[in-house]
Amino acid sequence: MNIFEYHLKEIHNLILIKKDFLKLDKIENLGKINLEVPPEQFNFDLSCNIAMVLGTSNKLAPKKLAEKIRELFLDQIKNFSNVEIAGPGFLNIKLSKSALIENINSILKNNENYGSNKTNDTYNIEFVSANPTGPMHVGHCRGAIYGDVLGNLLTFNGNKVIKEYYINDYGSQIKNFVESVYFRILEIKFKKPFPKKNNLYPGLYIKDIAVKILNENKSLNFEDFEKNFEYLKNKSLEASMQLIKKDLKLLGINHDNFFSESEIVNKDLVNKTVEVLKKKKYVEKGYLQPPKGEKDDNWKKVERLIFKSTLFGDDTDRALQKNDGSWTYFANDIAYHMDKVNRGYQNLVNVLGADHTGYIKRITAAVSAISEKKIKLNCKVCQLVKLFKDGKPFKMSKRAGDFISAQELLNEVDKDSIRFIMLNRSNDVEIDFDFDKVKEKTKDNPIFYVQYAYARINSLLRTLNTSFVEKIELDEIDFNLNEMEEKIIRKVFEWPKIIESATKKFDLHKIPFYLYELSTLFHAYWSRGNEDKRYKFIENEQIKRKEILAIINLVAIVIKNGMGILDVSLPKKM
RNA sequence: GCGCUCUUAGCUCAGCUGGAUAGAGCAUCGGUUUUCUAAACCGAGGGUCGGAGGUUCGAAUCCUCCAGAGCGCGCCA
Repeated sequence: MNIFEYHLKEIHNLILIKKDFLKLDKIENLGKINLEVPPEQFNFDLSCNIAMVLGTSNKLAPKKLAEKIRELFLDQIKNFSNVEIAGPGFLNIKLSKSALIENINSILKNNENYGSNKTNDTYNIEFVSANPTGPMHVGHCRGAIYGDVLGNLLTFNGNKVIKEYYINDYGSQIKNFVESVYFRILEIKFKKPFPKKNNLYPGLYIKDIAVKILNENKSLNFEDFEKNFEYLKNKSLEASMQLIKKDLKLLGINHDNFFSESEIVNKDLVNKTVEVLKKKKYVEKGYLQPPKGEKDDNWKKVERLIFKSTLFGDDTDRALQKNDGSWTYFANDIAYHMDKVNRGYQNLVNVLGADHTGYIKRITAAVSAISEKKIKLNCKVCQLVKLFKDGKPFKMSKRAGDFISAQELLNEVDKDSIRFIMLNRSNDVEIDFDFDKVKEKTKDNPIFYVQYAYARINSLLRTLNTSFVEKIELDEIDFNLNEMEEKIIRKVFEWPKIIESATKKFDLHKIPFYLYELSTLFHAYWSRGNEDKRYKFIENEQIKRKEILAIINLVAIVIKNGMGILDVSLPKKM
């Protein structure tokens, strides 16, 4: 429990006991009462809106009520050493020295767990799931890193997390892909020109795969595509999954489970799933309306099995069968999600690219239907990564083959920088990724700033010839913080709140933003010694005050925990 | 036509379960180094929070409408 939670609970209890003293008729909206970090200029530790919340529901002037609550706080809560009323009725609170010391030591003791909000759920996070038709591109990297770090964050909070990759190794795209490999083989072996059909993948990596297959099997007669299809498919898929796994590894991402679409088909899971849904009357035979968007020449009015996703909030019902009666991608995907539900996770999360936004309603509907609304599928969308090269926008397309691959990016920029940059923005907004700019290894990169703060702390510890400190004997009488130290301590105290809010809505960008702010405070604290020698931390290889030792250890703990969640390295020396 | 996301300083973005004088970085201008790491720090200027209504004691934040940008809108995957 952090200081905000702890004291909020204390305040709740106090209000209930002292209801009459405060002349309150109604105690409602307790959930609206918050303990927050006050704006910096106020120089207080905590800020509470209680007088405004209770004032509204009891028709009392917030400021007058605040005055009474202030008395109560000072009288009854021993950790509060000063309380002042500000603005429309906020109560700004200073913590007592003993409370500060106690909290400092509790953080040092918690160490690598500091900030964790203990919950105990199970999560399945599906992410990347790039088609196995070639290497990953820059856009995939964003979702990959987001999913990976989301998993880390949930694990940090004590949950059990499975990171899963769904391999779409079935269907017409795969056929196009294998055909592309086939034509490249013909090109290499028989000098037949690669056809200019727009369903083929023109990327050069296809040639590499073709060469690999040729080298592995020199005797095979490749002249008949249909005859060799299964062999070519297996080899090609294997090759492209190898490419993808290699990219993932270079980005520092490890999935726990790779689940293949063809497994769904082979095990006939779709029929089983559809039978279940039929019994519940969520799947029925019927006709669909023509699509509302662009005209589709292939559209035919044929009776087929339909999932009634409108029952679960979708805009229209969805086809499970194609014209020829075979299953749609969606049908397979429902079966896959059925499997996930059956595996017993309490929470399902899908991380998707922006181009799959339109898919969310139907798959969420499907999970509701499968689980009788017991399991909610949470879909998070990562917006586009817009590439700029030579000052011009750079379009990515797997088919065109002119995308920038993860590999090319990794050749220029290290994995830590890519991870940090991809996360240093809300998933809801596009990222302008200036290829040339990111290539420059300059101080512009915020990751260096955080790493540098950590390196500076380690430099101090080296000078002091000490390592991490687990307990500091701070004497309440001597204990004194200057204004800068108070700011840092408050920032450190805020860490569990950051984790809490980042977890709540999966807002991962809050972590790098926070780490940057904390580093700013630390660099300022450090630099004071440059301006004025009295503020140097060390004298004759001894720390000047115990408070300094406490602060550098606290900052180190938080940076380490934060960067640990991001899985970005922290050099001790730079 | 419909759905999702976005619109905040010159640029890139935080802030959104309603609260205090709307914050950072970059860029611009001006300072700091015989050092515990200057890859750093300090200071200055810079705003009609896309527009219009509404709810409220109080709106960048919630609701409605409008405008602009992006992504989607198969029986592709």
